[in-house]
Amino acid sequence: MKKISLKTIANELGVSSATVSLVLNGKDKNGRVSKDLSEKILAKAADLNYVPNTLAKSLKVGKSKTIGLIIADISNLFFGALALHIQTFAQQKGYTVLIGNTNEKLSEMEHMVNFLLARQVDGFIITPTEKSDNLLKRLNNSNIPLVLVDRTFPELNINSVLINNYEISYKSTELLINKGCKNIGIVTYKQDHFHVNERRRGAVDALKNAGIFNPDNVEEVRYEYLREDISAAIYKMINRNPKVDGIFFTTNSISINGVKALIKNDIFVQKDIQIMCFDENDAFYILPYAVPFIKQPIKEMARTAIDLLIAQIEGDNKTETVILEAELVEKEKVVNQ
Amino acid sequence: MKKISLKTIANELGVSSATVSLVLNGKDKNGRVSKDLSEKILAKAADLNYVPNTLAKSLKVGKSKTIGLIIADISNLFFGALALHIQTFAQQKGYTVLIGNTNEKLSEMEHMVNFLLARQVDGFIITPTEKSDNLLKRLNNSNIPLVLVDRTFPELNINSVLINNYEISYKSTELLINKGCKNIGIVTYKQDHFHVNERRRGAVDALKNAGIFNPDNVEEVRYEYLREDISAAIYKMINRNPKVDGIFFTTNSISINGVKALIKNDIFVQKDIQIMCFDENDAFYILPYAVPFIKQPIKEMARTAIDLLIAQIEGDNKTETVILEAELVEKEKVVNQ
DNA sequence: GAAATAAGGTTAATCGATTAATTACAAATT
DNA sequence: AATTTGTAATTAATCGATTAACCTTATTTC
Repeated sequence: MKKISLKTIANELGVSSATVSLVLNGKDKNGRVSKDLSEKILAKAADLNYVPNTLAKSLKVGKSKTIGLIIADISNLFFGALALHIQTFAQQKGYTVLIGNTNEKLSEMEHMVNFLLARQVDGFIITPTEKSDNLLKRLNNSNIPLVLVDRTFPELNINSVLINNYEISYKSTELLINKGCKNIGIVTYKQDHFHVNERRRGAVDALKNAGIFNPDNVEEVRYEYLREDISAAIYKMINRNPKVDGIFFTTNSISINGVKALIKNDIFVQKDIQIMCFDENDAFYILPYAVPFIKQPIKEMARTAIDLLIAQIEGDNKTETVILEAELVEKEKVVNQ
Repeated sequence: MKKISLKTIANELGVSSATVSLVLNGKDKNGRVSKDLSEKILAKAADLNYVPNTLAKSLKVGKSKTIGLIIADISNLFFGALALHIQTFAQQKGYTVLIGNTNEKLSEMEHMVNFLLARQVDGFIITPTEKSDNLLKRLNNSNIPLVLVDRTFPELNINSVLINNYEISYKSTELLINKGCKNIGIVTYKQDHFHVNERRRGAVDALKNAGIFNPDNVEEVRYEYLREDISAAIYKMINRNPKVDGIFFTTNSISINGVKALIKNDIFVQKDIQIMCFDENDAFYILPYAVPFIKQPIKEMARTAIDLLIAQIEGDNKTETVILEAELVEKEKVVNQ
């Protein structure tokens, strides 16, 4: 069972493969191919179960209609949802998405970039790792369409889709303050990510403006040792004097692990300690108490990123940074058990 | 800034592109290319930042070193983790993974198959949708390497990686029985999936053997109306007479939505009603009570699927069905609040 | 009736990389 | 001296599809 190519069809019908190509691409109007032959070709293609070779086409036309998506870790709920939506929108516009994971490592990001370049992607959507600014600068200088999502390097002037990290974090921290917390902790990454830093800055500013900021209450954890570091951070916070009575978590992975750690330490969440989490999690809906969280407009982020990227691919060359608004969700306590 | 090809390097050095190709592929031993020239070529390639065109290579050699992964929905935790591990193992073996979502729709699965075939994937890993047996049969007959994961069509004789759905479900249901439940419900899909049916069969058999099976306690929900149907199912179960005192959920999405519905209805989970869930969920770790669940060996499933597939791609042609063992996790109550 | 236009095709180059077959020497072997 | 072997490179066909340019023949137009 050998592969069916344009030539196979052409030969069986005794015509040239050029004609077959024209018909199969719908370019047989304006008297290029007779109605009669068109139909014969279409029928034969269907009959033979012809599947075009996209590789050959891409090679010839110099566009692959493929987008490289580079994210940290596809099994993370945030990135998984982002990837799903990006794929859906891309598909609607006729593009395929190749997904690469970096695991937050620069070397893996570098590898994925080269790998995807070799596969002739027409553009990139990237959630860049720490210290990837040089790599991004190189990419950007080579003029390949590029959009950053979730994170950015402001000094680099690359298209970016972000949320209002500072503002939403400020506002969310205010909520904790308004609930009466006097000694609020922040758990954030040690890593240097613009978006995480903005969240931290927002929280810190809210505390400062309320006159209750205490630098000792900021705990930094490492991505590679998330569980251990968060456990330690929580332990410190609850054994400090005075004990922390509110915590702002700056990312989804920190949030969920933070909550786990609190519970492990027999802390009565939302009673002993008020918390504020980043990103939605199924878990928050089944806890016996309300967990307020910051909900990112993932679908909109995906749509905007795809729109920006495809505009670039199709020739637009202005640089844009789109800031979408995250939402503070304070759902009521679901049950009383 | 035009693209750098083999020819660019060849021209700049005044040699043929064949020589450059040999060197860049490490085929310059056995006196094919002089050490001197080899080094010059390597240096020039690095200097020009040469990135090979994988499309051209694939076209020529007839292999794309690409695997098509077709799953239901990448934002689902189970599939997300599966995809991540499949990608990792594939990459280790030099393969790229193209991911497609079906949203459990046959038409979308059909589309993804053709789409990936057009992109010349060397093989498929698929979690097939309902009623996709004909499509799979066609694929299998066309001799393209193919491995099913999570689900299968036993009558089709296609390589499959599964878990011991029947046994683990039987055993898990026994646990509910041993806990003293006398009136156990099952919430499962209306859809006709072999793996889900096996789970259901396992649970039913356990109940029958204990002499407490009641067909009225089996509720079927639709994938497209999961929330609504589960709400309704739970409502029925808790208002039935006698009220259900234990529930077996057959998939992860059913489990998490089932728990949500229970809590919404003010049911004291693990007190009023014992439950048994499929698949791990962060949520289970932060609930104030122990939720036993069935943990699938996702990483092993991924590894096995990749191994089977690559064996096929490389010429092996025996058909195998690998059954991995799922684990019943009964973690102790984490906290007492 | 000559020139222009339209209809319905085909030819052949091309995208970038691979590789079997070939060439051209130089050195070694008989 | 003739032949074989080894080293170092090139030539040219090929993968499958696209498309500008070209070629026929038939039909209009002036």
